[in-house]
Amino acid sequence: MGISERREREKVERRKAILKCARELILLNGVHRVSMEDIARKAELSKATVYLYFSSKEILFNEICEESARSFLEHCKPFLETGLTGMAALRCFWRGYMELFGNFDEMILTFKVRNYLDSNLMFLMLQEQNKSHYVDFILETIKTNIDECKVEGVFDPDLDSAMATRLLLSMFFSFIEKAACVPMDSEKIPAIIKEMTSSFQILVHGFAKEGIDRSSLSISGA
Amino acid sequence: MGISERREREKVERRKAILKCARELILLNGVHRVSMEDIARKAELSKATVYLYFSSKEILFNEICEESARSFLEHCKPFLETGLTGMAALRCFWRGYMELFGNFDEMILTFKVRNYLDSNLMFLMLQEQNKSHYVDFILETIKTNIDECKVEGVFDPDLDSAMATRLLLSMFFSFIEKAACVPMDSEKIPAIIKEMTSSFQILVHGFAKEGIDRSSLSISGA
Amino acid sequence: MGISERREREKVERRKAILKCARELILLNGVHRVSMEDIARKAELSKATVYLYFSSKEILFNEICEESARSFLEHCKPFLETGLTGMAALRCFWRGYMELFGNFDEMILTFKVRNYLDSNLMFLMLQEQNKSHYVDFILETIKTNIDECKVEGVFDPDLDSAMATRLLLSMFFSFIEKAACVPMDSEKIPAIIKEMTSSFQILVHGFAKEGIDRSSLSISGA
Amino acid sequence: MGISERREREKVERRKAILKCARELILLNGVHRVSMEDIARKAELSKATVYLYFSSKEILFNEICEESARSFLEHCKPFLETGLTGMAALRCFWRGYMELFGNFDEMILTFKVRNYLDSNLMFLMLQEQNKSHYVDFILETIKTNIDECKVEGVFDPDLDSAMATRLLLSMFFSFIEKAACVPMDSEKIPAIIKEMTSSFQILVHGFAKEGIDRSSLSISGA
DNA sequence: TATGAATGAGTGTTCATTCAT
DNA sequence: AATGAATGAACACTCATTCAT
Repeated sequence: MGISERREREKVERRKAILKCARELILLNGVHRVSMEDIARKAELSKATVYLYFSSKEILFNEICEESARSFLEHCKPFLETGLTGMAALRCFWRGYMELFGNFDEMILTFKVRNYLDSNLMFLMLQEQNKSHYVDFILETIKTNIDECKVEGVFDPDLDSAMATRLLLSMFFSFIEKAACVPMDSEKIPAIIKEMTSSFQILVHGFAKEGIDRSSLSISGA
Repeated sequence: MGISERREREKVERRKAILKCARELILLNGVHRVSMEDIARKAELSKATVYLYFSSKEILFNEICEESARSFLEHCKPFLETGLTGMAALRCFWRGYMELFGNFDEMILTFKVRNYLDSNLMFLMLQEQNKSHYVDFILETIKTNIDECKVEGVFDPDLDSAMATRLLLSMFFSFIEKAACVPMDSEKIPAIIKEMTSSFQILVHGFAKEGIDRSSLSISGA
Repeated sequence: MGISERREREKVERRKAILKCARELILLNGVHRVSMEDIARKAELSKATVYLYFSSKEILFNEICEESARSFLEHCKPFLETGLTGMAALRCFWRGYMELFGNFDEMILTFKVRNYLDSNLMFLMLQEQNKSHYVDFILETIKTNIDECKVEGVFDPDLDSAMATRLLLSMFFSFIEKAACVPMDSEKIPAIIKEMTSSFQILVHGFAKEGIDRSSLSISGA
Repeated sequence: MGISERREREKVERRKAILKCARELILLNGVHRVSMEDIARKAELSKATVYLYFSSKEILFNEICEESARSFLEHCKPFLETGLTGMAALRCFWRGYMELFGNFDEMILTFKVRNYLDSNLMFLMLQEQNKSHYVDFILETIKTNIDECKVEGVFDPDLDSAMATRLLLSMFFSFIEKAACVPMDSEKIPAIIKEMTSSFQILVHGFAKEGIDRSSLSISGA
């Protein structure tokens, strides 16, 4: 009883440990420079043992990806499920994103690893259907908020909300990529966050209906 | 002498031929799927000969990168050096970009190859000093135009022009990456161009001073 | 006692279960494509447990082999131990073989698995002493019948009965190998059986004394 | 000139050397126990070099196979192309086979290696069409001779010549397999040859029309 | 007794790079 | 100057076997 429970726990932990090592290596060296050998060595296991937990490199990497996307979503959800105005929802989403941002890892892993697997990711703004439903969900939620803003007369009624979503996401992604290259504990992070905020604000201004008072478009306000 | 001159010329041309083959292969198959073997075969040379001209794969790829950046700049310069208003200059810059864009090659090579080499590229808007001074020059030119727009009262006087430049560039880059994943002869290219144009227009609206009439901000107008 | 007896019985049965699973997998996938992992999984045991019963793959496979030969013999014995004429005995032997043949399994396992183990099997007609005394017994019985036929004036008195035996067996073996490659449920089996019968008949004709009336050599007659 | 010729010659020889090593290893250890590593080591080359000459294990093995079949055919052709009676042709074919037999290698490699590649070889008597046209050619030639013998009234008019061919071939094959297990320099070879001859003779007797005088069926006579 | 977990030694294959000629 | 030939180190993946519990 106790024994089998402990076994199960250890197994789960070993899995996690392998994933953790893989994640660290990916963040450190880039997806393309991580081999199963490397992962095994870092986890202080034999390659065969790693294969015991993940039956292929693709499966391992995919799991990293999904897990990160899930974790990002988990974090954002609370900010998104309320019945706010579109602009307020966007603000909340932004806040959630910002909070998570101190540690970019989830985003990097989500997007970079998937890109490695599909070598098709970036596209996510072109393709109708994505392989990962988490990514779809993120896109969908943002799009809904943008549409809401149009309805509320805040955003340009001619704005293509799908396109605007993609533009937003590509901006976020771009920052993530940049951040991925900077050591995580860098003192530059506040600068990045500041720049992201400004960029997001600019995009929102760009989305706005002509003549709208910018005070109602602020993303940082309450 | 004539002989040694001809030798020199031939040498230069062979270098170019190798670079050309490498470029084509990269565009065709993606950076990760091009081997020295492939390049040599396409250039109808032996691998060893390729190594005679480029002492490593990294050096070869780096040169492709630099050359593409240079060529992109060459193309854009004429549009930028005139004494136009900031907004007109941006429009011209945009037009130059668009013209080149029908065939993204330079951009793809510039950014994707560098990304492959450094897996560190994206940062280019954060680092003070870039490895490639061409990229620096592009940034500088755009920034100057944005400043001009501020002076002319078209853009928000509080806009951080360096940041705005980086934002623009990252958007461009983002599209390049997307494009790089789509087969080059794709019928999707017009859609990408349309989306890019909209995106650029949104950014310009976002850069604008509050209350400015949007007709003066059009990027596609004369 | 009762307990230890039951334990013993269970142990024997588990052994059998493992062997059964291994046999089925071999027949299904071919000797080379069966791993200890597969066997364990099919037997719903851990690999380690399988090793408890069979200290190596070789030993397990060897046992399959022996067991199949034994079982084949068991089946044939009744047809061979009577006091018939040589030709009648051969006919009976043939009938026994044919009966078993609808399901080649024993033969396939006997010969194919041994072949996998030794890659030395076919030899069985050259070596003085075989590793499996079952095979020896089969050979011996057939040889006795052939000698009988010689004595009865049906077969060529100069016929080397040992050699004739080996020839017969190699023909049988050849068919087994063919059959082993065809999916077991194949509609080709009747064709194989027909061809085997013709072949056996030809051999018997070849064994016959010159001038003997072929009607007395028929293998399919009563 | 001289140089490039020598180079070419060396290359051809290296190819041959690799093939030779592979053949020896196959004959020594059995097809399944030969790895590219082994071959490279035996050839005193790196694995990568072996891949320079043969782009995959399958291609290397296939070449061994084809080459052996070709060589066997080359050897037999002269004996088969004359305008002899069917029985004389069979005798000649037999003689050719016997001559080659002192060194079974060709046959072993032809059949065993193909079997490894297809794991389907043995069937060659069941399938209509073979992958190797050399094997087809061998079968066709023998069948023609058997038909000839039927026409000439020597063989049983009811004999299915295709089946008889398969029977003959499976007998030959059987001996090849046996021989493959005996060390090649064995003093047992004469015994094998004697046994093969007897076996072939028995088959011919079995093929014969009832009542035919056996003196005309001798395979060893002039 | 039974097993989950671990692994060493391979498997075929690829590729940037070197070197003798 | 040019190259054919060679290779070491890597790659993802597999499997018979062992061992602590």
